[in-house]
Amino acid sequence: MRKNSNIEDVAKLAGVSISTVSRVVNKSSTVRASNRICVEQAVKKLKFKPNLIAKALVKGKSNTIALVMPRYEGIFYSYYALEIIRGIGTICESLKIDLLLHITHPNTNLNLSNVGGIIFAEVLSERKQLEEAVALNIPTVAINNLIKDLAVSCVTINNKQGAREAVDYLLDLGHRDIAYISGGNLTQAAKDRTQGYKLALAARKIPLRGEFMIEGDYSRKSARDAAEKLLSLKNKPTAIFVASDDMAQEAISVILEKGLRVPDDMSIVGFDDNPSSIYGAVPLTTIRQPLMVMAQTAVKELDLLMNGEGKISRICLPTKLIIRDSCLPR
Amino acid sequence: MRKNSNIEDVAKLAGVSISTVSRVVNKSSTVRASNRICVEQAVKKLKFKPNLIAKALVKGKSNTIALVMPRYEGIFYSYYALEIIRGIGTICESLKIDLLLHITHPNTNLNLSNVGGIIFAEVLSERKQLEEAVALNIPTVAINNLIKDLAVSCVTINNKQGAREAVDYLLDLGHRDIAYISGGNLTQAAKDRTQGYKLALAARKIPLRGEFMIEGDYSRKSARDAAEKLLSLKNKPTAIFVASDDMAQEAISVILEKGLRVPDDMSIVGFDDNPSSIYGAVPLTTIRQPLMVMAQTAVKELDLLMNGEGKISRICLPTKLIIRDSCLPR
DNA sequence: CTTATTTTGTCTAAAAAGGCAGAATGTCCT
DNA sequence: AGGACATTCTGCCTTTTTAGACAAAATAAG
Repeated sequence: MRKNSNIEDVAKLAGVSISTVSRVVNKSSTVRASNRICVEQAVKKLKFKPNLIAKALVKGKSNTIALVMPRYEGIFYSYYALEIIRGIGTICESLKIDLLLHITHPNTNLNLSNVGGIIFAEVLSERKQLEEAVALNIPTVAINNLIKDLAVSCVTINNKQGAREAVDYLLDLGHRDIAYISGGNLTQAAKDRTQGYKLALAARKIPLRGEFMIEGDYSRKSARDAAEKLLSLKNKPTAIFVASDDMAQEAISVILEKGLRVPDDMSIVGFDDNPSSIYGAVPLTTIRQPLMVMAQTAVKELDLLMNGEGKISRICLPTKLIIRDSCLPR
Repeated sequence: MRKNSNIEDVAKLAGVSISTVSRVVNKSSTVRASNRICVEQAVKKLKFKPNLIAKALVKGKSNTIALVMPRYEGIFYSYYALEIIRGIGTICESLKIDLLLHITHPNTNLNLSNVGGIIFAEVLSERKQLEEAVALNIPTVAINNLIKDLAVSCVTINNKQGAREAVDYLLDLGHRDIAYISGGNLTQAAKDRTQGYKLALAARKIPLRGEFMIEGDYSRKSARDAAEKLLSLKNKPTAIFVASDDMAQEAISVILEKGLRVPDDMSIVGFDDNPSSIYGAVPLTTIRQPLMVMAQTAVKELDLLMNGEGKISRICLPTKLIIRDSCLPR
């Protein structure tokens, strides 16, 4: 078991003190050129890499952030959650931040003592972990949840407004019987979208119909069941707003299987702008949310907090209605 | 900024030495009952949690493992990759192992110096990271790649055999014109499945047809394109083996959209046993791979290696043909 | 009271960073 | 050129937190 070389080995080989090596490696203050070259050569020769554990111990903080995600299937497998993981993962790699992944039940205790910051990808109704992080004074960012009562930075989109835009679009096309397949009520985002749907109808004084509002959970299965339920109604809707593109695609499949046409017989609007929505059987009209930007913003805000340079911020990024081929005027 | 209490604070409050506190916390040797109680109370009162960074430094190894995944979209969003992440994440949580996630380009340098072990979820053809891990003597487990030339434990399924079973099933049903939608050639698993397809046909002396073998990349889009290509052939196949359930579901959608029936006009076999395959338009016949068991096994093997108790092992878990409704005899 | 056993505390090690003092070099003036 | 002073470098030592070897103290047994 070959031991990694440490800073002392480098110092000996270069004929300087440990401090000087540290200074060269961390570019912290000026070192005479000749010494710097010596040290750099020694570093290269010994393949020296600073021990991040020791570094973290001395500095009193680590360069590690934790990403906390709920483990529920529907949510975890949504394009949204995955793109957030992938986005944050990619950005952390380029910023040389270590990313600890906690896929967890929301009221489990996390061991947060060796983490420099935390991103909550979804804060569910049990906020125990979030509150604990704040109590421990760990810089924290929440994605897609506006947390007003805690010292937590938030990166959100306006889900309510986005949903409303989707439904308004259908209304403007003349639809009045607009159904809704929701993302459940575990996440704030899902709840906000439901709110947006209700508000849009209310603004035009269209009464809500219970049989038009079906609860999904972001899984394809739930969307299939929901779509079948809607299609079996005596008074079918003429349009459906679906809380995610994945679910919208599944709904379209169901409709096509029943021999109906999209958008001729049924208009559909999704939410996400999942890249595969461009290519499916019917290119999907949807609400785009800038997931990569959200991930990037979250990591950047957290980085600022961790370096003591930032303060709690609430950032709301814009959504956009993307019109493709899944809607037709009524 | 309240500082976390450290072991010294506990020692003072309990009126004992640091060592005694350490002994109580780590249950390492006998401590007089009265003292143990004192210490336990002090721990509770001060909410003492051992600083894992210091612990890792002293012990010379951390309780952290890294999960390395390629960032390519098709692979990353496959049910397979996700279930592996979720499985490993869940198991690490219950074993109190910290999970570092590296979503990375396969020839990027990883900083592995503060990691106790590594799991490679997919080893692509560039094996740089894998070789580096081995060179640094870091315990390593590869999932779904049989690495014979390096000291790496492997947890695999027999992809070749599984694929062969799928195609044999179609052959036994009387099909002779069997097409294949692959998962590309970035992963060993995908390549092995292609091998299995070829072997099954070769065993029955059925010549391979180039136009029947279409390369996908685990994305739904690629499956849609592939299915459309197959359906536009003059001599259509009577059955398709698809390298993942996600892609198989998309292929079924395409077939139904064209007004053909599954399984009446086209038999389909998938690979994965993705839970949503039970519920789609046509419950899917598929090859089940035990993803949760794979994840668990990988973590357990790694844990053994990290504790010096295990040795390099090659574990192959069984697949199983699950017959549902997407195939009919020819 | 001696020997054996249990329990406890002291001290060092682990790796790197940074304050501080001192060494080396440079600048300026006479 | 030589001395006074400033500036730039450098090394020593301490700090961070915990684990564990070892020796010392306390207790138990005979």
